[in-house]
Amino acid sequence: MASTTRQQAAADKRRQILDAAVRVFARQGFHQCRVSDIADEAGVAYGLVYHYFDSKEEVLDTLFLERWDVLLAMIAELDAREELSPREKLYRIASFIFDSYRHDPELMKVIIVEVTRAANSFGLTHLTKIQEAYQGIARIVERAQEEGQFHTGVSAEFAALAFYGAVEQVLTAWIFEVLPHGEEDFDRAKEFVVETVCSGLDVGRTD
Amino acid sequence: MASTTRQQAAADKRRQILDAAVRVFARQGFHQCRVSDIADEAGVAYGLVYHYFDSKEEVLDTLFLERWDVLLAMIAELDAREELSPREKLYRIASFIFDSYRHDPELMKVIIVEVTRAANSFGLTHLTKIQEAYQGIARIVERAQEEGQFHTGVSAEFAALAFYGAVEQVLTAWIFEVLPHGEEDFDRAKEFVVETVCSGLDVGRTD
Amino acid sequence: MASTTRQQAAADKRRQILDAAVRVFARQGFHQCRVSDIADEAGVAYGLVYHYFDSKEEVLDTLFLERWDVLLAMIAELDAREELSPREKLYRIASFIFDSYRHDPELMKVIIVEVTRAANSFGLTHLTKIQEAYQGIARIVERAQEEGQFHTGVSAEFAALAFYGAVEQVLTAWIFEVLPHGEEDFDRAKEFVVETVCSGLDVGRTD
Amino acid sequence: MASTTRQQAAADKRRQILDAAVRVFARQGFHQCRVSDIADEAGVAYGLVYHYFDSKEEVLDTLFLERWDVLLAMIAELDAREELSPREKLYRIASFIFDSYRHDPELMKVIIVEVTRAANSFGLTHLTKIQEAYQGIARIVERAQEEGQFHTGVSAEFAALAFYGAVEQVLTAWIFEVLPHGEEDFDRAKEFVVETVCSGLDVGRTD
DNA sequence: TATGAATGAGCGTTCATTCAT
DNA sequence: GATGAATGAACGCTCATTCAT
Repeated sequence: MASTTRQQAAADKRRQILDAAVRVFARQGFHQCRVSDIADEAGVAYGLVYHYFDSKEEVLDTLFLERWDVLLAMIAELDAREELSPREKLYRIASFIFDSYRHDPELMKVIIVEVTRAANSFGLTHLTKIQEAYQGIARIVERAQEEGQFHTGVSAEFAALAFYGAVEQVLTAWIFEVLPHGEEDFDRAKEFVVETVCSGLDVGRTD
Repeated sequence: MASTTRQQAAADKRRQILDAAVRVFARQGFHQCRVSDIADEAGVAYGLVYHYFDSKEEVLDTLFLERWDVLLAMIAELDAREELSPREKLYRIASFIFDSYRHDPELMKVIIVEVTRAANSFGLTHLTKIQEAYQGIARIVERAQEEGQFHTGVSAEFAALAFYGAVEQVLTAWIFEVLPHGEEDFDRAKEFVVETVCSGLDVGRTD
Repeated sequence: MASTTRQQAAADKRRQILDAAVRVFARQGFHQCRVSDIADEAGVAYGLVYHYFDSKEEVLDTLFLERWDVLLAMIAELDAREELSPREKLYRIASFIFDSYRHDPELMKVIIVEVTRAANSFGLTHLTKIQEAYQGIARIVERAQEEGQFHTGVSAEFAALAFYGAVEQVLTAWIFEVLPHGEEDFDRAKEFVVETVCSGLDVGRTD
Repeated sequence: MASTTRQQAAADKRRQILDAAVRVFARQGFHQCRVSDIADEAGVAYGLVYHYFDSKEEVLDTLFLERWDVLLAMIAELDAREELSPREKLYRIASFIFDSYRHDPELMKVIIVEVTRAANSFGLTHLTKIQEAYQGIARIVERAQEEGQFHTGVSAEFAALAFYGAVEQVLTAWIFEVLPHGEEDFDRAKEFVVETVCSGLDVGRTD
């Protein structure tokens, strides 16, 4: 029992550090902050960060993987849901990502800015994980093509990149306040991205 | 005449340094390389880099702006071409960007990786310039909506982000060799991105 | 207790660095030495200097202020001692300064050479502190004039400068070994400077 | 004739550079300015500074020696003037120095700040020259002692240091605007310094 | 578990000086 | 004489990481 409590306390400290890291990374950027900034924000001595993590990088890796794995699981699960239309599936992926930002904008900012867009550093480290998302989306598109719901004029792989690229670009625009992001904008964005990718901008089909 | 030659020689050295910087930035990344790496690659003395540029950052800024301004001019010019369909305009923008990569993949890698995707550093520095591209594209979409060629179910601003995001995501995939990029892939990509954004993935309209 | 020991050890290291800096600054001069010279002399790692001080400049500032504040306190205290003649007060100031040199010639060399005479760098930084000394001396002269012990043919402000200038010039001469500085010279210098400033060089009065 | 003119033009350029250097050294300090600052101020290409001078240091050396040699000659000449009282001789030395400042405050600032007070750099380089001034003054005092005009309670060498120290301290105070320096202050200072050193501050003798 | 003192490699930048023209 | 491009050595400071307590 005492042991359990102690383990719990340790887990709490670890969580405390991770949460502080999100705030610091979001505010200053990974490279612009020092390990001591994270420790200060968490209210712990900075040697403790090294007790729970091997390095500053591992802190970011942890934050990224915790969240990204949820996304991957969600995409995989969607892929299996035969009753949903492909449009609905893409809508749910966009929803998941945009809602993640709505609920924890700092964490998503860190993931996007410091990992998925950081092509020369963490983007490279986590390339495989990031690709898994593209591949999951591509599988959904591919299946839709096989079932005749999406045409085959565009390769599934490519379509996945376009879809994900559109989503990430919108997130980036929010992060840097280039695009307004009030409550209603989140839901509008979901519609827009799916509308664009599924129906296109041309007149005719969607009216 | 002697003066002209001297000036020419100086301009050449400056160009030599810029070209070397492209190679070094592409190979090692901006933050991972030292100024001496650039000087070595250019075959000039360390200090000469500082004779022509105020800082390492200014070297990157110069590379980015040289190329980005061509893109902006090109978008502005397209916007005015009334005889072109919006689809054709978007096609030409994608062409310009993809061909830029085809002709100078190292430079485009630097611009994408170190500037437009580097949200926390140079992406922020050049935010305004980058936005100008989005705005130029948005103007094209807006005009197409006004003229009834694009439907108004998606805001022009948003459509521009989606289009640019798709393009950049494809470039990033090439840069990191996540997507094959033989000669034929470049032209296919142009078609795909325009097809996706203009006609959508749904069956029906485009067949 | 353990904590006290740790704090003590830290304070010792800080002192070690300050003491080493005195030797290095005295030997090589502030600008001619590198931070690594200080660290080497102190037998600590390079970075530790920056753990205790923000910059190389702060090391010198600390050395200067530590000692100069003692001088200022001493002058202020003398000013209040009504039973002492002004000549005695000036004698004690000269004594204090010359004895400081006798007991720690390296520290005084650093203070004089790198701060009070370094008119373009640290002398400017610490101008106010240095002036406080002049003003303290001037107050002593002024009081002596008010009480009829010093004549008013010379302004107190000016007299203070002349007195301090004479003292500093003698110190400088010692520092550069332009003037002999055996044990007996220190006491002789005290007499001389006070004799010169109080009685003057003219024959008549002092015989 | 043409040759003379050409030599003259060259001499003018050299002078132009020296005069510019005075302004730049006075404004920014020797170490805080670049050779190109001097060239810019003189309106010449900065390679030209190296045509006329071997180094940046030589420029300062030249400025110092040009003026200091006049001072030394003047002191030597005074020493021989048997008809003048020692007080009058000291007065003339103080006059010469203070008037030098009155007529060319920038040059004197450079000489005092960058050379005579710069104990660790140029003060050391020119130590012998600077000492010659002390020795010249000391010779005047010594002669006055031998002739019974000054008492022997203070060594001549020491008296010279005290006198020169007082003069330099007053100059320094003017340079850094610690002491007012209107036109009337220059003449008052001459009186004060001689009064202090010759008659002393004590009441009695001078009234 | 928790602390923070201690370590030291790494790099951008400055600028006096040289030299080809 | 005059120019300014070219050279390259030198150094203060940062900060991730280690480790004794």
